[in-house]
Amino acid sequence: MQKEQLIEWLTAGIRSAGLSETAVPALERPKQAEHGDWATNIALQLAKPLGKNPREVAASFKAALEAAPHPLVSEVSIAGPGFINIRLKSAAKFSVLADVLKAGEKFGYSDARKGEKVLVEFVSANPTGPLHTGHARQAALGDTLCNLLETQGCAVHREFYYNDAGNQIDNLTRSVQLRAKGVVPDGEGWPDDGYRGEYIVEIGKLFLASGGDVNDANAVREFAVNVLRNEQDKDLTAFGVKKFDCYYLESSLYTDGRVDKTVDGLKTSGHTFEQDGALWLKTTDYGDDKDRVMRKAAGGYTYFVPDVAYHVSKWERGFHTVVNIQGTDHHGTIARVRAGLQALEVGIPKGYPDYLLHSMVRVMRGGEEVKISKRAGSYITLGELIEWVGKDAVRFFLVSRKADSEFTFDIDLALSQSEENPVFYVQYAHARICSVLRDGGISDTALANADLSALTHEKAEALATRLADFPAVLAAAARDLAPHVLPFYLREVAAAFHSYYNAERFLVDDVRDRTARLALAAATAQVLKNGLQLLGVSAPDKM
RNA sequence: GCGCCCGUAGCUCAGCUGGAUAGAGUAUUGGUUUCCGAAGCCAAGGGUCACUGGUUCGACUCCAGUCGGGCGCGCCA
Repeated sequence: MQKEQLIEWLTAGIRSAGLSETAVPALERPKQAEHGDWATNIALQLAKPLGKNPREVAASFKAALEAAPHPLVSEVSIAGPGFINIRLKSAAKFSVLADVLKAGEKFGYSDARKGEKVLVEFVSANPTGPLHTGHARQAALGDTLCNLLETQGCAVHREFYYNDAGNQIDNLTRSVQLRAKGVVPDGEGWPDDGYRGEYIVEIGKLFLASGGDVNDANAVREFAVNVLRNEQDKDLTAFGVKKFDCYYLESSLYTDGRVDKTVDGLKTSGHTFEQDGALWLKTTDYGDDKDRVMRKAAGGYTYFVPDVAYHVSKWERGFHTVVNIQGTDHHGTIARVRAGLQALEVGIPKGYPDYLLHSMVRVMRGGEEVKISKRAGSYITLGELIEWVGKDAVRFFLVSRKADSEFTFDIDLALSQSEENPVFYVQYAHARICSVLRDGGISDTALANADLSALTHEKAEALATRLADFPAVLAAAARDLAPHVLPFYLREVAAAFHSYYNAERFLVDDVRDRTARLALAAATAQVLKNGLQLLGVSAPDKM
């Protein structure tokens, strides 16, 4: 890639100028386009250890660079306190178009992390109710993150963990039984933490219609879990989330002996102790703020034991990069799980696993917060969100915020002002290009052979420069677990395109000009499409 | 009380391992089409980056404290 080439060249310049034997310059896009195509602040950073004025360092660096000119570079200049600005030759900026057209839907992909096994766990909703907006955010983030990791060559495994062993399922069963018998919430025998949503009634009706016996708790449980699992899957499919590779059941950790094995391992490593009739793990040895109970005095393990056992399973299945996507309300468990894994002393690294935490989603409508969903009882569901504003807008919106920042989803904004909606803006750019290409009636081979030197407009240069950033954007988003950069990037590409569109016409008489411009358009459409696909958002040909 | 996260334009949010004049969208105002999609483009106004101190040649960014908000702090999951 061009950027790496330039960094090599700059590094050589640093060496030959005798400024440093080890420093590697960081190359970034200047905020102001007038400053050039690339900039580095390496002279500022080297000035201090050298005890020299930054501008002086920059001057000798510049001289070294000019002594061995780079074929892509047209100009090197010093600016401000000692920045080195680099300007590329025009041809260097447009060469990316040929790359895009050649690579097609694989443009932006890399094999930098080829073969790296990565497990991403997300959604992991218990089968006790419909998916809510928090799950929606998780599904959008998780699916996109998986896609991003795949662009880097990772072998990605999507996993959904669910609790089918705890008392929440018993609670669900009891709630369905009572509702089926006509008991209303808070009626006779209704448990304090019973599930109150309308869906409980629906499940009860379905169960009765199937001819089941309400008093058969096992039958009710199985039926209810099935209905809810199916419904969750349906919502996820409607949301465009790729199929999970594995649904991991908590109960299996008990039946296959992993829980017992984990307890034994922790005892053997000597970090457990008995107190008040319970078995504890000294998680404070590993940075937790208090020790945790493993086995209750009344018998049975706390949820945290299977959690640790589960992560041992991830490790033993060969996933040394693991990302758990969870709500920030679970952040307290991070230290615990990590501590448990450390206490086992089986060589699992300290920071394992990684977490991508997201905060909850507030839904606004008509200027006030929507909290009540009739169907779910308390929270807004994923299904309702999709119904209100459509899959594309929901996915784009939910991913386009930093995961840990609180997010207010304004239904009215996503709906009534759909023309100003960023997702439509990006999709519109794509559709507009498709329209131009249709009118242009040009073949792929003609585009591939376009004489790109016909492109001269500065807005065309700006657009091509943006397109060239795509691979780096994907790599950074995957590395930093930051899917939100992708929607921002796509918006910029769309803006650069619209701006160029208004500056120069595509369908001109001169064949050489027309072909080159259409090649630029086609490459832009390709990048937009590739990016939208990673977000799970459609790229319509017309709208 | 303790821990984690957050506080940037009226509103919703970006700001990469500290760097050049803090950016988008939206809202407001003004332009823009006999010609490829005006769901567009061009421009203007709008900021003590919560506050205070510190480190640094340089701080929205790092550190400490204060204020304000969210979430945790169970022998629930």
